[in-house]
Amino acid sequence: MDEAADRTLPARNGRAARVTIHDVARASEVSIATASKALSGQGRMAVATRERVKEVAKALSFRPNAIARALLKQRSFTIGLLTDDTYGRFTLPVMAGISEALVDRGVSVFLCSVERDSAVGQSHVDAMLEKQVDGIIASGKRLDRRLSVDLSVVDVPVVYAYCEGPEGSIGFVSDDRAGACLAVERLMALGRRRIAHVTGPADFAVVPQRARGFAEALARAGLRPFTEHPMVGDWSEAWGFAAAERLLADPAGRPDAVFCGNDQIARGLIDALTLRGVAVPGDIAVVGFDNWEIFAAATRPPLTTVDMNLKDLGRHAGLTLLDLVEGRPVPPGVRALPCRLVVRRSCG
Amino acid sequence: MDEAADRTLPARNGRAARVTIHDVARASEVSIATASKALSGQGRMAVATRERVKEVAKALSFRPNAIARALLKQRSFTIGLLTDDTYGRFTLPVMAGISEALVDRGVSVFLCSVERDSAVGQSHVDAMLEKQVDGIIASGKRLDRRLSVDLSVVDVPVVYAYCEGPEGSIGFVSDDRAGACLAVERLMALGRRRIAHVTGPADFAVVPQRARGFAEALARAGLRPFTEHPMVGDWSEAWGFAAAERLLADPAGRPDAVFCGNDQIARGLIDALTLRGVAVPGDIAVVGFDNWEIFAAATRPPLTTVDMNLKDLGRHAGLTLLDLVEGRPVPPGVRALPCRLVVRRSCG
DNA sequence: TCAGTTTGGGAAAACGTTTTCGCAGCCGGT
DNA sequence: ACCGGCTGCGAAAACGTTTTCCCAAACTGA
Repeated sequence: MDEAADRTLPARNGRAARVTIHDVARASEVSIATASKALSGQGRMAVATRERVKEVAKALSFRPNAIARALLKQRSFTIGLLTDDTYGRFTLPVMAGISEALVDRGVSVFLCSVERDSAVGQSHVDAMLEKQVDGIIASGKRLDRRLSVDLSVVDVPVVYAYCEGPEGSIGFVSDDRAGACLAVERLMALGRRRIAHVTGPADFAVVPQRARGFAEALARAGLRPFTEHPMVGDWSEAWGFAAAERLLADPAGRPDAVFCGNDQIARGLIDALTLRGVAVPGDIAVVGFDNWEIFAAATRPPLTTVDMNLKDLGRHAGLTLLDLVEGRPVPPGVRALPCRLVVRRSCG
Repeated sequence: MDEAADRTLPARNGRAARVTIHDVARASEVSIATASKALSGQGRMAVATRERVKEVAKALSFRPNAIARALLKQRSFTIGLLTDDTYGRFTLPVMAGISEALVDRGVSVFLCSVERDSAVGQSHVDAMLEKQVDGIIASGKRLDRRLSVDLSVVDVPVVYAYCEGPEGSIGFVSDDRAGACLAVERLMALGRRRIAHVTGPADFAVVPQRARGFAEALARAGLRPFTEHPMVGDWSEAWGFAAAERLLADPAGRPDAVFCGNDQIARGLIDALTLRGVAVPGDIAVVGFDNWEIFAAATRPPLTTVDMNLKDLGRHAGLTLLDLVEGRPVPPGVRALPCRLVVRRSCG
């Protein structure tokens, strides 16, 4: 054991040489085969031997080299995460979920942002493949847009999380239609009947989805939307503000609730209502969508809103990729995962 | 060549077997040694041979196995990025900078969020070390806080980016004092003389730093702050709003400019001023800090603010880590990198 | 023709693991 | 005494590279 202990000869330009399983074997006076089996719990051997090896390994603070193992097993326990969401609003929770699901399986995650330039994106993908990632997760900021790189030809499994994938791929998205139902049902349960929908640009896939959930929930209750069509604008506070003024100016009367397409719109809308002396939720209840804390928790009153469970979505994507990597069959198609209503005070 | 071309026998549970340098060598009718040298540009050989090997490699779409190379060279071309900034406000730009600086050097980045629980953080670090990262960058959401994991004992180089490190370590932070000077100098250049400072909690290191820059810039111009001490509150819009009302209520008169400790405060302050009929920037000019686009671009008028150049900070951290990894000497200490004033309309 | 030099290319070791196979030694049963 | 089976452990191959020699063959000059 002392023989190995003083083997801290400098190497690797100044840093201590790594301690390998050879060192452990030598110090335990067994072969490397036995050392390996002792540490991995495989193989037959005297329990005394196994314990001795384990103790020596700990004493030397042996850390197995995952690179060597990866080379042998053809499996790197590493995946790549691609995203075009520089801002991180959507990708970060997804990433957290992936990471959480995979870390205790020993899988690490390479993160790359691909932006719009597909050349640098492709070089990122190449780097990942050279590093022998076991699989790739593609993620984005819009679930109706593809990434700028083509992943259909890579020879490792790919899953798409909050991002459009090619035909026949495996994807996870949030079920925005059902999420919208949740919101509207809540409003109706609180006795609201004249419910308006103020939302974002119609070319975002989520806009018709949320609108459909809104319409369906109302229809099931035998109600009609307050305005015949959802009021579409952009995703800004300014639009929410303007929409509120339009609603208040309507001679046909006021809604008693508004379901907003996202939290920024809700924020602007609430600001406008408050400014006009309309009580929220007293006169008009408001529900948002996204649960973007920085907005939802800062509005007065705090905003009831739909959370897309992005972390959960990430967990599912991670576990599914693992299934694929380990050869378990996964049917193709995109799964819509449920949203969750976060109740705060803006809905009464 | 056909001999190798039909060697696409299935392996790796269903997926095509990887093409290795052996395949390239066989198809080019050279040894693997020659193939390696041909592809890497090393060694002497007939130019015809080199070209032939290269063409065959391209035809087979050969991708060198970075794992094998890493094992041999004792260098994985991989680094770990640790962060406790789940929200990503600070880490994401830093990450983008790191990535940008390192990708064309062939270095990939493992991202891990460590949160507060140091046990899972430690397991992340262990996973990284087992995967033989060449170095680690620690990053956070507050430059006066340490990460929950101890990196002083790991045997790879570590640099700290927007995060406190142990004594004698290498770190990068933004020069908030100088950034504050920039802001105040701008206001003075525009003729403002009665400048107030509304900022966040004093236990954030950035608060005294920004306050010092504020005070110094004024002193250099022979001016005195509008209030004797900076007005401290929390980092919220609500505090900005309240501060505005306090300033307007002051019988001693109004300031003609306010330098805010962050963009949220600025946002609330502008809202309050506008509500009171005070023109921004006509009556009172406002400058923020952070350049958090979602706030800075959404205020009316758009907010002039100090950008911390976090992406640049990330680039520096990445390149410095690379220096360390490759054995180039780097003096210890923390470097304060300059901020940049982003001029929009709120300062006139 | 011969010695010396250059040129083109290959054999083999090395990196740190895991795993298969086999070999001693021992025990129990006949 | 001999055979079969079990136990404990080790030798060696394998993963895909890079790099260090080394060796032929070709060429050079006299």
